[in-house]
Amino acid sequence: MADLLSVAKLAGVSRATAARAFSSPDLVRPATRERVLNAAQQLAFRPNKVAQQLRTQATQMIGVMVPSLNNPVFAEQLQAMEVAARAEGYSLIVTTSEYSPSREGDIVEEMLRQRVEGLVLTVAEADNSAVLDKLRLETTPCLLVYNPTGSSGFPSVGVDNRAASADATRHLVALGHKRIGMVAGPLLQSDRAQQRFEGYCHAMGEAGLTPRPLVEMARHTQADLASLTPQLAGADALTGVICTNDLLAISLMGELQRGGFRVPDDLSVMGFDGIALGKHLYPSLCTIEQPRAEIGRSAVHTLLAMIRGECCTPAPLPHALRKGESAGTPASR
Amino acid sequence: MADLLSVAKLAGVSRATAARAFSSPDLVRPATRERVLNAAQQLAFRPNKVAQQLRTQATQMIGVMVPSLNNPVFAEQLQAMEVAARAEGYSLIVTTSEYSPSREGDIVEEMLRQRVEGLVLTVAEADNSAVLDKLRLETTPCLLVYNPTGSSGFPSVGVDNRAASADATRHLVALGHKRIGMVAGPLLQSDRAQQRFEGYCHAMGEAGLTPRPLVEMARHTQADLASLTPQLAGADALTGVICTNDLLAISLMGELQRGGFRVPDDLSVMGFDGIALGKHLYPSLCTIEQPRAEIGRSAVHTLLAMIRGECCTPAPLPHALRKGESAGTPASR
DNA sequence: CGAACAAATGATATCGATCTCATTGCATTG
DNA sequence: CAATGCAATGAGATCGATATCATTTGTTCG
Repeated sequence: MADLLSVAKLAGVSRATAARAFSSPDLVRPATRERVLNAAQQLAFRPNKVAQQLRTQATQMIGVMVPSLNNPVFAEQLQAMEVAARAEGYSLIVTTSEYSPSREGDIVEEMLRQRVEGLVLTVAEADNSAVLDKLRLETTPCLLVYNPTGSSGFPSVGVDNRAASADATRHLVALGHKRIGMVAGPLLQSDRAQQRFEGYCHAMGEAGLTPRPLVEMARHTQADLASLTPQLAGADALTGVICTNDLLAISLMGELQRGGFRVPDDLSVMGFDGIALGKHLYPSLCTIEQPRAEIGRSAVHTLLAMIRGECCTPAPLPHALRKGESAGTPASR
Repeated sequence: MADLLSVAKLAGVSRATAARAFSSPDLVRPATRERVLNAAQQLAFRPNKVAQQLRTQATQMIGVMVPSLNNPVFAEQLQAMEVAARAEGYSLIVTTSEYSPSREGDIVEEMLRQRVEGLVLTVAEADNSAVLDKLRLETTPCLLVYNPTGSSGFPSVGVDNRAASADATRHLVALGHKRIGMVAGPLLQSDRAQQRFEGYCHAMGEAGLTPRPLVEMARHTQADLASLTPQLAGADALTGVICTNDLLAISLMGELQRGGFRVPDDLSVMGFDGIALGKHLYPSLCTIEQPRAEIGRSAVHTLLAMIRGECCTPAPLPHALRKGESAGTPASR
């Protein structure tokens, strides 16, 4: 591929001038600029970003790590990030950790070698994360997403999990439910799960109800009915459950219905995340909507501000209750 | 950040030796290597990939462009690509085109400047694409995904859309359906949509049935019932429909049920793609499963082969019919 | 013990751009 | 017309690594 030097030669100028014709066109006389551009055209010249990056010490690249792209909540966030980053002239290097701490470490190391200008991460446990410990010693700006701003010391973009979860609980309470449970994936100890559980407990207490222990599912995105069945029979059978993410809720609804339960008549189901698809299901998913696109955009803009050296602590973004057919009034019993 | 030269100085060796301590450790005496590694440790040295890339003319980066990450079929493919690429030491630059030709052009240009070693693209129309026309003149290897291997001249990874669509149709036929329609998003003219429609027509003919005209929805991932309603009443009302993607099918099922239709009793619905979620719905989605993860992996490995200069034309990957509760026997009428 | 050869290391050019500083060109002005 | 100043251009260093080739060191063997 033709380089700037050959363009300069063909145009009969020095390579400094050729460079200027591209990066600061107003510094070269229009006639010369024209010659350079023509030469570039003829040689099919295309600026080499790698060289630019090395020389200017600015890669215009952001490193992104999410747990998995199989969960639409991350994919939808990423979609928004990509658009926002491109609009600012930045590219995204995208990686997935699958919640594995060792993968998290490798990935971040690799991105630092690549000299990304900043990192946007969603880690398993922000308060107890080897990779964050390491990043604390680095100068590369780092921003968390979905991880609560806790003791980690890193700024974080996301909703107030506790408040959101409390709102979900209150919604079921308002519908008349008294026996409400919470269903979570593996990683019960994760910061998000903890906070959401706390919000649930808080709202239950507020209503004079007794919170139940978390029901743990084996997988993040797929509910198995058997784990829940014991809670669905007897005098204090649940009438409503809140799942810690939408995929869990959706698959739980499927399992329930396939098992002969009606949603919401036998059991009201709520999700958490607000993935787009939930709206179109039948019954439509009642859930807490995290502003996924806004989270993605905000992550990019906050990180760029950090890169520019502005010190900023993003405020939690607003969540919203999305009412849906999957949560109704409990059967009178 | 410390560079190799300072490490070399601290270790008391030339920078060539310092470099060798990392890239070809067996070329330096163990004792020297140790000194270099110690020095690197002390200075918190981290190799600069940008410099490596410039010098070796190998970025180990793959450029990926998909229409949107809001559709799980692309997100799931990407997830697999990321894992496969990382395993081979490659990173992914991820972009979304939103099916916009001008964005497609900008994105690809940007990636070429970044000197990605290869491109994996899913374009709107492979047979009539400005960006592909441009890429034909370039030497950067380029691989299509989901776009059929057509006259575009680029190798492509994906399933045989025509055959898959025919299989879907045959499934409904086998269940006893005679009045079967097909529902698509906008971009009726897109290569995929065309092929899927052809497969449908073929299978209909094969069964002695008359294909209906494609029903076009305004959006790619959200069905509106109104567009279909006219086909659902009267003597020749449809008893089954095939949607050109799963999101369309899922939202159509929701709309149908919300509109008082039962699925599959009043109308059998099939999807196309096989996104993971479909299995867990109720009724579970009957669909054509594209091996999304396998497509992603295969795309990476095929592209790497192309980068190595091996000429290869990937064979279509096998699709599978995933039976589901959304397709049943038609009500006798 | 010195020759011959392999192993280890060093010196220097290079990848492709940009930056700094020096120089040239040209117009303005006293 | 020479002096001044700014606009335009050029020369060369630089970013941080690797590749090539030369040189030194060490080992083996006649």
